[in-house]
Amino acid sequence: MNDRNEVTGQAGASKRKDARRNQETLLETAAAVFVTSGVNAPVRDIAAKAGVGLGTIYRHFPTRADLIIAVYRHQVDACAEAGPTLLATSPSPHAALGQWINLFVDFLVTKHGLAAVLRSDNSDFEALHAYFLDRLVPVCAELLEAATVAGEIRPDIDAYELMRGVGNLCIGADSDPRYDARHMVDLLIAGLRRPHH
Amino acid sequence: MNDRNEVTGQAGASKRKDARRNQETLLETAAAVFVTSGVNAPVRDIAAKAGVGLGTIYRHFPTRADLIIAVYRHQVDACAEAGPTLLATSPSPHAALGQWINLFVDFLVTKHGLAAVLRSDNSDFEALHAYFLDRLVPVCAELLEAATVAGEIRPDIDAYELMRGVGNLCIGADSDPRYDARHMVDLLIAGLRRPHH
DNA sequence: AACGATACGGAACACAGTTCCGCTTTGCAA
DNA sequence: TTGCAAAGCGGAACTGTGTTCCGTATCGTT
Repeated sequence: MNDRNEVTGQAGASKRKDARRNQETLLETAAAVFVTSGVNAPVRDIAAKAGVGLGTIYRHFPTRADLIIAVYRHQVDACAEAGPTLLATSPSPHAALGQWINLFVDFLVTKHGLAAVLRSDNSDFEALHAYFLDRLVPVCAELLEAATVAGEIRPDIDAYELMRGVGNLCIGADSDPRYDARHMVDLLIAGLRRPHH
Repeated sequence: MNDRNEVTGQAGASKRKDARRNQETLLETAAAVFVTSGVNAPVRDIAAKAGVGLGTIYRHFPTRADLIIAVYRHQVDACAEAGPTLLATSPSPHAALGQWINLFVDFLVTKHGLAAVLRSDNSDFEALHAYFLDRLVPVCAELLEAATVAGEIRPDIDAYELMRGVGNLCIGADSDPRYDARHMVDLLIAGLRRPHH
C-alpha cells in the first residue's frame, strides 16, 4: 500500500519499470559485493557489477549509507522483531537479552566492516546510524527494562549506550583471528548482572 | 646513545641540523593539530601549519601512522610503565588492572579519533596497531596474570582480546554525548570477575 | 669557494565519493 | 502507430585526501 521511495529505499510501484528493475538489480548486486568485498566496496565496483552508470546508483541511493541501509533493512527489522518474541519464550528476561544481543552480534560480525562503518564519525553515515538505532534501541530498552524489573541486572543501564558498546565490540571482528567479539560481548553482558549476594 | 631514526620516529643526532629541526617542528605541530582537529586531520593541514612542504612530512614520517605513533609514543610508553607500578602499589591485582585500564581509556578518549584509527582495517595503520599492542599487551597480560593468580577474575581472559575490546569501546567516545566509553569499559571489567556464588 | 650529499617544496598521481548534464528510453495520448 | 515530454541513464568531471617524484635549494665538508 505504501510505495514511498525515500532515501531509506524500497521499490515502490510508482516509478518507471526500468527504474524499478535497476533498483532491484542494484540491491542484489550490492548485497553480493558487500559479502565478497565488504561494506566499503567502492561505489564504482557496485555500479560496474550491476551494469549501470554511477548516476543511476546515486539516483536510487543518494549516498552509500542509503544503499547499505536498503541492503540490510530486512535483517535489521528481523532482529528488532525477534526481541519481543525472545522475551516471551525465554525462561528469563536476562536470557532473552543475552540471546537477542547474540542475534545482533551475529548479524554485525558476518558483515565485513559494517560495525566499523556504523561507528564511523563520517557524517555521511548519520542516516545509517539513525536507522539502526531507531530500530534497535527501543527493543533493547524493552529487554533491559524487563530484566531490571526482574532484578537480574544493574538498574542503571542505558539501552543506547549498550547498543553502541556492543556495536563497537564487533568492529574488526572479521579480519582479526585473534579477536573474538562474541567473547567480549559475553563479558560485557556478564558485567550487566547485578552484583549479587 | 641510541640515535635510530626508523619509521617509529625520534630525532637522532646524525642528520642535518635543518632536518632535525623540521622533524621536531612537525611533531609539535602535529600534536597541536591532532588536539584541535583530531587524529584524522589532513596531512596537508599539518604541513601547512608547520610551514613545510608535503615532501618533508613524508620523508620524516613515511605514512600518517608513523606520525601518529611518533606523537603519542611517550604517552603510550608512560601508560605501559604505569602497569607494574600500579600492581605494586594497589591493594589488589584487580584494582591495579582497573586503574590501569582507566589510564588507557583516559588516554584514548581524549585523542579525537585515535581509537577509531587504531581499529581501522586500513593496512596503513598496521604499524600503529603493532606499536600500541606490542607495548601494552604484555603489561595487560601481567596484570591479568596477577589477578588470575589471586583468584579475582575468570581464568580465560586473553590480554590481546581485552585490549582490543577496551580500545573498541572507546571508539567515538568523543563526538557522542550519549555514549560514555568509561561506563561500558567498567561493565566489561566487571564482567571479568570470577562468577562467585 | 666549490661541490657532493642531503633535504626541501609542491606539482602530479591514485583513488574514493559525489555532482551534473546531454542523451536515451519509456509510456501516455492523439 | 507515432510523437513527444517526462523520467531515467551513463559517465565525464569535480572535490578532497594520501602518497610519490623530482628539480631545486641548503648544508657542511674540503
